[in-house]
Amino acid sequence: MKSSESRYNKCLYFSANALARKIEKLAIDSWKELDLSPSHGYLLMIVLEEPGVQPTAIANELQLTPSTITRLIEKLELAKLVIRTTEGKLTNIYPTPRAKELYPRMKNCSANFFEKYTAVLGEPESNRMVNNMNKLNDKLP
Amino acid sequence: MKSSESRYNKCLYFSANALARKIEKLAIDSWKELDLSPSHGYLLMIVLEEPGVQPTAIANELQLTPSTITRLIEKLELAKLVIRTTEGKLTNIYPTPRAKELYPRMKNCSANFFEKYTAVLGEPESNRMVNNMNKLNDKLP
DNA sequence: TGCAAATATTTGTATATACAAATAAAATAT
DNA sequence: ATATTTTATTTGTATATACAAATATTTGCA
Repeated sequence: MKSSESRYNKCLYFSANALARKIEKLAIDSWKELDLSPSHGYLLMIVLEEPGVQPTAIANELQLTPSTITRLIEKLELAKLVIRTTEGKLTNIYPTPRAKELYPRMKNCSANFFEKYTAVLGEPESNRMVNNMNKLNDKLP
Repeated sequence: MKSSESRYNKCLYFSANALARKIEKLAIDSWKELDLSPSHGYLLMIVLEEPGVQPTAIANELQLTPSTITRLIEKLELAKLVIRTTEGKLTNIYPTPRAKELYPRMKNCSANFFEKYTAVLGEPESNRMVNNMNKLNDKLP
């Protein structure tokens, strides 16, 4: 059954969740070749573009909580893709050489993901959609 | 930082996830008075409206996997809100009297949730949004 | 200067969901 | 009539994320 035919098509709750899950799958697919989840991938791109960036800044950028960022970084550290230095209450995250080597391929994954969903929706509709979602995100508490 | 200002505002991935989480929170809030998660709540409403409905049908309607439905039903059974009868490979789910008593309040929760987000977005924008999401959901693989 | 409040990060724990495999039954084809 | 395939459900396990509390540090004020 298409979701627009569902009895609950009026309910944003399931629409939003189902959409997020589908998009998640597309993204996972795009990042698979680097053995990174999309969250790990985008986090690592931030670190590459802004070496020394702090967890709280990353959390704001990715719209995830600081504790989630800690968990993501732990895994990237294990994979020798970032290192963490702590002085005082602040932590800085730096990319390793290994991560720097991967950067071009990461940009590729990111681009592939974009292409995957714009192929389905067309570029104008895709952009409109993302803009609407961001607007909604900003308005919701 | 508002999400529309994020460096990754072009990326549907985080927008979709962040939005789903915010909407989830609104929904949790709306259902809290009945001690039900939104998923449990909506599942139970389906069972009330269609006694004897089978897990696979529920899964389609809620856009969740059958295994998730099993887990949700287990909990509702524990709370004495549904009973499960199995004959052959089929399972039927029925509401208990206790669930029937709660039905009016459940409809209230559902309505409250709708009001919460339309209050933020306005009704026309809300409807447009849900329609877009459903369209997108149908188009994505 | 010393204490209170604010800030940054991490840790313990809980939740919702999915995937893959297991089980069981029904439908179909030979 | 039997063997194969398909369908329905459940179970074992893994994942991403959040919340609340713990820890540590810094800032601002009296």
